[in-house]
Amino acid sequence: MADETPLQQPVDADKSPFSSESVGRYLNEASGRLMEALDRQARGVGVSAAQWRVLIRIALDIDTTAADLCQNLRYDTGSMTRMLDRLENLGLIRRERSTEDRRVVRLSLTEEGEAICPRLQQIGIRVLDHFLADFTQEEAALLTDLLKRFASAPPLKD
Amino acid sequence: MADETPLQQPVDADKSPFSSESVGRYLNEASGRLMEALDRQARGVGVSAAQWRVLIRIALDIDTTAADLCQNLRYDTGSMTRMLDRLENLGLIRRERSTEDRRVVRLSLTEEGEAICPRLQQIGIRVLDHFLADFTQEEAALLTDLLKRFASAPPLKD
DNA sequence: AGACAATAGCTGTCTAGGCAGTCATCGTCA
DNA sequence: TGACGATGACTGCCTAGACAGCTATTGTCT
Repeated sequence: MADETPLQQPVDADKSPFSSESVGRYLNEASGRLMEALDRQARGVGVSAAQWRVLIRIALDIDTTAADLCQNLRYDTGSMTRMLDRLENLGLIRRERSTEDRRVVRLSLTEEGEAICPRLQQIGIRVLDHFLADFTQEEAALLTDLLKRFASAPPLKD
Repeated sequence: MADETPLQQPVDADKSPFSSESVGRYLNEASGRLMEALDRQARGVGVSAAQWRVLIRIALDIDTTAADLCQNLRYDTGSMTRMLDRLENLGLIRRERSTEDRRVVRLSLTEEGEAICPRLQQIGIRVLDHFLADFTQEEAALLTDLLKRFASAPPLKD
């Protein structure tokens, strides 16, 4: 067992401390700047970045209930209730108790919500185009793929 | 005008909506999961993920003042004051009014802070190792580089 | 049918971060 | 020297999200 196991150690060491630290740093940085820019743009339509994320998903029919949104946006259910309260007060979404399953509340855009929907989509495209301006399509796809793999790591036990 | 201009639309469309949407989605997802895991691990030492980020930077002498931390962690100065209050109350950091520039407060770890420092570093390595478990070194480096480029996009005007 | 776990949404409470305003200190420039 | 803008830190106030606990509804199992 005295083969190159000791010498192997650097390989392990290399793997983590260096690349790792930067990944975490730039991951947060990238995510933060993206949300910041999105927020600034979305404010022009009167909503926050967080609200934008919810509205877009309702608009594109990706999520139609609060529970869906909670899972997909990793949101607390209580927070989501109040988030939807705000969007409802803004007159952008509508809540309708489902008739099939009366626990469920179906979400949809109001006429006013539909009205700003194109601008919402435009904002998303614009912001990401900006950040990916220097990227080739291949690079963007590669980044997406790497992030997807990163995000799909199983939960870290303990 | 009946040539393939209509059909061309997908080319432009390709560039943004599709790759783009996923990038934003997975970027947030990756960042969120990373912070979540970091938080869970850091709780074992009695600190939050946010506190971990601050402590590590003080420990490694990357930042030595509140203003530094605010810039580098993109934090509000008021929030940072209170963040440092908490860390001080936990007995992990020390504040010392600078003698050269009396506006500045120098930050350093207490003995207790130094004591948990190795575990803090270990946590960072462990968490990132976990997320990068399936990555080759090259892939990790590539991801870092792509994120760095993404994050270094200039501010989006208006 | 009745018991019971699971699910969907809501409410009270707490915490942490953002924003705006304040004070002290520093550097600069007239 | 004195005025003044810039900087570093702190404080009050507000908002948004997390957590825990609650009710109503559903499906399942006996």
